[in-house]
Amino acid sequence: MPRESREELTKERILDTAEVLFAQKGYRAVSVREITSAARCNLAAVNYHFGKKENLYLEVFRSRWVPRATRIRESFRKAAAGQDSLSPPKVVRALAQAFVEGPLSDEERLRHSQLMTREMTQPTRAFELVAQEVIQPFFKEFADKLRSAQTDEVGQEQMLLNTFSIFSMVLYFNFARVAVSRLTGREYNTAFRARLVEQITQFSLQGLGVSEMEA
Amino acid sequence: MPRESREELTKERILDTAEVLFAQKGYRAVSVREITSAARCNLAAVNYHFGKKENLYLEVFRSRWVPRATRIRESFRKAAAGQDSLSPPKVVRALAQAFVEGPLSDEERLRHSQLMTREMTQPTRAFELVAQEVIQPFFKEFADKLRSAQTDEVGQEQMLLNTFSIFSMVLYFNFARVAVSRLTGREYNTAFRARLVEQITQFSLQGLGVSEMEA
DNA sequence: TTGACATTCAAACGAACGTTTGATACAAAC
DNA sequence: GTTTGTATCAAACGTTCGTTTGAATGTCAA
Repeated sequence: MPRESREELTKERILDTAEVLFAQKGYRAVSVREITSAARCNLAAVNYHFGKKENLYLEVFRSRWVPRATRIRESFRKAAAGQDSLSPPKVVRALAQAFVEGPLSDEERLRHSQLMTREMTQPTRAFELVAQEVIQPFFKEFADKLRSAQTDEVGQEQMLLNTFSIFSMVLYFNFARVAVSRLTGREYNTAFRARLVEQITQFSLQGLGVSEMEA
Repeated sequence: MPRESREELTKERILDTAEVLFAQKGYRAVSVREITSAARCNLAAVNYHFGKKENLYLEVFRSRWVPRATRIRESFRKAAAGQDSLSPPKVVRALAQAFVEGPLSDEERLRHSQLMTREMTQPTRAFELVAQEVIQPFFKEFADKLRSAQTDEVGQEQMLLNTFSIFSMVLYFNFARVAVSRLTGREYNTAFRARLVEQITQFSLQGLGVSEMEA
């Protein structure tokens, strides 16, 4: 086996398994031994490829989380741009769809929002990365699209708070999946996800003070 | 010093400091040594009073988190019952106020929602307690009050999803305080909390399809 | 005063942790 | 064929972890 591909295989395997485990259990609850044995490699591989455990955690965000967020963002951008005339219902629905039904698999979606929620409740060095490279620009893009689609004038702070309100639903319906499923008694399948998109869209549009007719 | 009060003092001190640390850093990231030295008692005290670390974590929820949730709930109940005629704006505003401006101090509020968010992203044995004794009955009470106040008929599932939407905002504006402050550029002080109550109330009322005039 | 009980304490236990080391295997360069 | 650099490996490093132990201390009833 050639040199680079061997290295890459192990390194990539570590990143993949580390992301899954970090998302499921959190940074401290996952040991380097657990990662390396799940990735079928030697214990020392983590320190060889990443220096130390903390760097691996950061690299998970850099090489896995951020690209996934970018995929979501592009999915949103395409869904919103596909329409020739931008209207608030289309922008909001595009957002909800990108997050809840978007390009990610179910496991990816859960992983993604779990990692994000962890960083929001107890920010580590990865939060800077997440905030600067993803949240802030995404918020700006969404708010801009929404503003340009709205007819009435809305202040900047009001706009930001509305964006937070919408994102809070999107995030919540993902990371609190267990609680939502338990309390609604519904499985988290395709039909329910479509229902959630509908809920987020309708609730948000009315929350924004927009008629939902044009959706 | 009398027997019971001495015991109580140490035990209570452990519970207080443990709650703060668990909320800040999470279960695994807090060591028994860290707790006992912050509580100014011997290392063995945790195992003497609670048997093991996990039991202490559960006891924090039983003796601290649940009572605090009860205080919030009573604050909501009084604010909602104080009105002789129940209207959706009053019910929703009572909820937002109970959570964001309610009986808790700022630190308590943060602790409370951090512990809750942790249990929702990665449920432990404490989640059963939280779900059964707090979330479920609170959701039911809120939904009932809202239903009785609303004129038009709303399905049960729709009602539950609306409740989730409102709670997602309430929870998010608490636990994601860091992110919200960072992105809005506003401090989390009294004025901003009042602004958040307003945001949650107005957004939710329109989301529910209710005129906000009667607030 | 004695005995029983509850609480605190310093010290130690074994296990698990993140990290380091030095040997080994292997492919490319000379 | 030898050298060089990369990747893997088993083994061990020192530290920290949760938990246990047994003695010391204090409190109340008999």
